[in-house]
Amino acid sequence: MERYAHSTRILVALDCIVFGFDRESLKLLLIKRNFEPELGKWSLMGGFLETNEDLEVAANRILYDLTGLKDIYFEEIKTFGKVNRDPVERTLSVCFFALINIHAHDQDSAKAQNAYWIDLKNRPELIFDHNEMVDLALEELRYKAALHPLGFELLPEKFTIPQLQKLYEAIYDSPVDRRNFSRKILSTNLLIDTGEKNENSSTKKAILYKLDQEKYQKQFNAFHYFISDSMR
Amino acid sequence: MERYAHSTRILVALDCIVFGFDRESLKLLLIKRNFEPELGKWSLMGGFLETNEDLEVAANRILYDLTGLKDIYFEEIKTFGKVNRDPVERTLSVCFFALINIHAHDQDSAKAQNAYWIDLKNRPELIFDHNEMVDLALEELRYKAALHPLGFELLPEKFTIPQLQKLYEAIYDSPVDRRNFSRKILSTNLLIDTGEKNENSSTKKAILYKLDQEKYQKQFNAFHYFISDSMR
DNA sequence: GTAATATTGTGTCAAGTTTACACAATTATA
DNA sequence: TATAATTGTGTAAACTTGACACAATATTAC
Repeated sequence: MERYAHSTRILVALDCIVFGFDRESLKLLLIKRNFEPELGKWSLMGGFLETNEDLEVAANRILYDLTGLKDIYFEEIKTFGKVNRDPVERTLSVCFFALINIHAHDQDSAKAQNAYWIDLKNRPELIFDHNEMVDLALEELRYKAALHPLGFELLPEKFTIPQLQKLYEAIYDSPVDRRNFSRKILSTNLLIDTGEKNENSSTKKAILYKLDQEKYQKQFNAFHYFISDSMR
Repeated sequence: MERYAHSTRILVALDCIVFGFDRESLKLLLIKRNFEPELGKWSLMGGFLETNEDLEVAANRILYDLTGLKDIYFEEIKTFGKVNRDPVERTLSVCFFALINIHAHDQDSAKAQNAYWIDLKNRPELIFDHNEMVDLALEELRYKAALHPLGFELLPEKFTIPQLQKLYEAIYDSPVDRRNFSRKILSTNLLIDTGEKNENSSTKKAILYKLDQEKYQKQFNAFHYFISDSMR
């Protein structure tokens, strides 16, 4: 095909913020770089967009290389495009965050990338503008998790309400009232009682629930308009 | 500086969805293309990212060329990156939407770009994936306007509550209860009574309000968490 | 075996918000 | 001066949220 006469072609990268939750705290999957540039430093997982690859396909490829998982939940958050954000060469970075079940991914894939789970509260300095990316991703996660039931993406298939509560407490870094939380979650009707109980618990065993996948898909985008129902 | 050995450099464009409101309906500022490719067809306003230009600077430049305005409210919504989205040559498009006061922009700038205000309800077919971009922008506008007081960006400096209501009715394409709307808007304390009345009105003249800019800036990101206050 | 401890599930009630309406005031026009 | 259109404010029932109490279950210590 013909080309545009006009303008400069530049390198395009993708960087991903991978969140996990280990029943206690929110974690990031970060790369201890064993390659140049910035060898030895910490960074996000990333990669370059290939010539004949859709942007979305590239995101899936990069997540697969890191975790061995397909169909991961992710969303684009922003494209970072300051001229000097990468000192080697101008590179645009399309940045997205992903939520995975921390126990379900492939350990060997992570090892091959030299990736480690790091507690969000102990995160090291990252290269380039990656710190800014993580800040934005956390903000977006908090924003979306407040409006959509996306916390489930971070939990195993079966989970208890107290576990879900701990997750929300980790996301917002603040305590939650157990009784009101339980009432609110159950009122969404998104949880199905599996009939099983959490055998790991040391005292009273909590009910294990699973997500009602069908309702989850349908209700995902039902959120509170400023213009509430009765006004319309 | 050195370059990365690795990968392919590609063209990066920006496309913007400019919303306006003319007291009745929501409008888009669209380009009747008098240049190739797709001459004669309708498209969004766009442009290429220049070599030594930050992405954000490019967005401001493109908006300025179209409207003659600086400091326009805009937000990035997504980067479109299908391989064949532009048949001329692979081009990534960083897409964003902007909100402007339809009466405050420079007519000559719009004319120079061959841009016209088109009612959202009569929008023509657009080139490439621009239809998809508009759909997404409208979705984002509805999402954000429900949670943040950003409708004001579309109104003149002084406006009445009935005008604001008409705007929300246009955004959500559904009627709103006048009395509940008024109460809800006033309870935000974002409006300052100017003491003036709308002289254009044919019957009872409504109070002209202006935005409390300071509160607006502060409250912009105060939104309803799923985890509501008392839980934290 | 029983008591103590930790954790989970459910309940209650006051305060606040939303919803669905009604009525009075203002202004141009007939 | 009456009529019609529009704007501003009010109210009561229904519903949701916030703050807190108590009972049930399971492990561990004695």
